[in-house]
Amino acid sequence: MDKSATRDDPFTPSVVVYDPQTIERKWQRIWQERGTNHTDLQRAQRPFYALMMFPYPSAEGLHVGNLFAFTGNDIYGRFQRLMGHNVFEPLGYDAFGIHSENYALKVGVHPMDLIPRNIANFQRQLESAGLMVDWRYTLATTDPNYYKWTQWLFLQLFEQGLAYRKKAAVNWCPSCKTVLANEQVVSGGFCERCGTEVEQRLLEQWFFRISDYAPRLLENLDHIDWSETTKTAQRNWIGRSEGAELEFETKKVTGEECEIRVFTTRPDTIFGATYMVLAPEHPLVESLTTAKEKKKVEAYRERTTKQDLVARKTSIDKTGVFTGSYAINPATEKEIPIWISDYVLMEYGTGAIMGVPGHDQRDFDFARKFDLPIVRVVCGERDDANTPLAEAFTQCESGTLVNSGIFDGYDVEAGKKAIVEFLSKAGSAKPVVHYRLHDWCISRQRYWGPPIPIIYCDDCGTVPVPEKDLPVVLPFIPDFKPDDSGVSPLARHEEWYRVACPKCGKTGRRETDVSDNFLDNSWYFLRYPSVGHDDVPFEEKVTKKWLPVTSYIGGNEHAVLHLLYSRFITMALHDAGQLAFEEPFTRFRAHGHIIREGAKMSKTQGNIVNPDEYIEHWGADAFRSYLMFLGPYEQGGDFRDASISGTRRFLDRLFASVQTMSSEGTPDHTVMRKLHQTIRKVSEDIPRLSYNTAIASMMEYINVLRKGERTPHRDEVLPVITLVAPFAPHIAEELWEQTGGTGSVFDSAWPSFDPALAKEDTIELVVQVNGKVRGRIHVAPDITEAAAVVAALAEPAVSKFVGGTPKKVVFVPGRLLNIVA
RNA sequence: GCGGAAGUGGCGGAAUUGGUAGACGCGCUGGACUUAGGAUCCAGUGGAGCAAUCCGUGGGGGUUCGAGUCCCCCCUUUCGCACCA
Repeated sequence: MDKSATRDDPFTPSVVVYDPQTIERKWQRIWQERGTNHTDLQRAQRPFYALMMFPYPSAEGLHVGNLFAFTGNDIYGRFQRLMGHNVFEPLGYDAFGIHSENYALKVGVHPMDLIPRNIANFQRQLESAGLMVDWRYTLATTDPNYYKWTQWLFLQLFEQGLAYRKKAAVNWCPSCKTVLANEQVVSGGFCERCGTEVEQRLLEQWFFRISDYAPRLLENLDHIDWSETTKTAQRNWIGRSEGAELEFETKKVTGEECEIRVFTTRPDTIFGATYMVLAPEHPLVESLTTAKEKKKVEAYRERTTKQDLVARKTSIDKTGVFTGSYAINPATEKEIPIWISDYVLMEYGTGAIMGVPGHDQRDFDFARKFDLPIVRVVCGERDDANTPLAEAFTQCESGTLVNSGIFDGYDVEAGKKAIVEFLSKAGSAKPVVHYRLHDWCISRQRYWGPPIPIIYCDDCGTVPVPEKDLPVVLPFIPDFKPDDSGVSPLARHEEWYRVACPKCGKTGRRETDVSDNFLDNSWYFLRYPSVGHDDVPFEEKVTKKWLPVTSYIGGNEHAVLHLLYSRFITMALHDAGQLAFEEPFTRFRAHGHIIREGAKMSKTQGNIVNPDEYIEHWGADAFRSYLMFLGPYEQGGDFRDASISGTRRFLDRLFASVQTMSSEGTPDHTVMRKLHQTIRKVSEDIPRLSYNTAIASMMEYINVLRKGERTPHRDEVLPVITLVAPFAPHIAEELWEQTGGTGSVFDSAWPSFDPALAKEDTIELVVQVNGKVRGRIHVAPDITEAAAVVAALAEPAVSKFVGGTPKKVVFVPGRLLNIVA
């Protein structure tokens, strides 16, 4: 063996040394020239759509987290290609949104100039990472050719009656004169930019009726192959809860009767309802407030309006005021006071609750604060009807109803049923299923997004922009900053804002809000295969062939919003007859996140990993492999500079093995056995995304291959080139070429696994005495229990712990023998 | 508060169904080659002990021939969501 085959040795130029920089540039060029990463979408026999979540092209450039995500998908895609699939691995850019707008404002560059620059930089970085992306099918959500169809999508939903307008609260910064997203409201209610206290404002906004789809979105989860954590997150988000709607009679100040409807999951506790609470925005509040209480109620409502959304939802102290009116508890027929409080939310349930302080902690706190009666109506095993309550008793399983008239003695579950049935006879109750999921607000009072394609006409009302007039192009406005006028930036652009009504031709006004970023990315996967078909959003034939997405990989931070919205949009398009399927992603896997040296990566901490530097220093292959090696892909891991050398050394050793291998003689039996065990391991690990263990097993093999400075045989080495290819594609191509392979290694076949070759001649059987390991014996894999006991007792280390005849013997064939003495 | 994920050597992490705890890598120790070594190669490396052996997977109980893995209680970290009636 030539020991001078090291990469630092300048004196032996005849020896080929692993030089990733040269090899990687070479193969990236060849891939481009030969179209290696191109997928023939029309002629593909075994389509495999390997989708990854597309990035937001930030000005800072590609984040190592992006690369971690993409590499994991790339390995999966490359593996599937080697398994004979026609893999389509597209990548594009989610380039609209608040971040670009804010960044553009900060540095004074217009987003229309900024975004193309960022995209170019991203593309360069992504290409240097060696991803198998077919760049002919890239897209950017900011391209009018793309958002034309985002607007089309809006019109589809509008026509189906799934889009509507209603008033909804937004965070408003009175100083910046602009709407803030929740994440821009910091430290309990202040504008992140100027520090002014944030207010709440009601605005007319567009919503999608996703809540109509809640049952279906929930049920389908049982039939799709997704990460369990993601499905759980969606189930919780949809938040199905069974309960009842109850009606409480009351009188308005005018003397007119009215009912307050409440939703409750605990109708069994109605005998304990000692007061009612309405959300401050509840429409009945005005007519229920008596003259005496009017001032207080109005002050409270005003205070609530002023509060921003975040502060309102995070304050713990209970506040509220009495309206002066009373309702009748339909069970006890007693009068109970009606209050208003911000702990009751207008958007959940009916915007009103019955206060059952004995059995709901929030109600309990409220009743304590305002001195309202607390009655026990459920008791546990250890107490009775008169046991005082120090806190709300919320346990259901062991509860029995008390102080509940004819329902005393019922258990909680039976009580729920019986009471709803009883009250429904009088028409004041009905069982209902409620979902926490609420409709999707898609209006954004911003500039950097696709305009919502609606025109308001004084005569014709709300008129959708006709499809032929799409896209409604976002105009270039040099100064898109919010100003004192307080209206959306687009409203200040007269010649854009004023437009002829498509119906009557009179001058109307365009909708000046743009749509939510989540709408852009709720359908991009439908677009990729159809890039180039500019007359349709997604072309029928190619869509039929390539969708739904075979495999989708992305971060769990999108577990609910993006993934749920995409499912909803797909369902809505299915219902409109546009798509044959109703679930967009057949398989979804959530990847983890990487931290650095135990800490979260952030600009303020200055511990961001810039992929460029690492790729330059270690090579993309070593960097990719390290990212996949540092922890389980679905859990993330800890990035440590010191550890990259390990994966680089592995590639060095692989490279060196190819340079020194010999084709004389025959391959070693035990090495070949290890090879086939490695093939099996890697083939099993990649589909499970267990990349770290796949790499570990290849390292193990290389160690065996080179143990004791032996010269490896050609047949022992060649299959490893293919095994490593998904992880380190450049070096694999280079070695494939060096060893006489034709074309791309990715058009070859995955090494076949031979179980006969992988089988061990003898196994190590662990011998335990009373569950403690006392020895190991080398035996035939099919040894019988009796023979194993004899062999085991022949070992002094074992027999010294066994006195007489064993009491019991536990034999696990092929693994272990446990003698109970 | 609710929900998810996770606690294993000096460090990152293995252990597919209850069956050899610590694979693989980093680091460290010793050696080889070398003018040199932060290169490369070889060997070793959970702790205690001369050894036999004992102790070890956040803590405490339990089930079992056998528990990192299953059950109960508790602690910690971390990520979502925040009064969801």
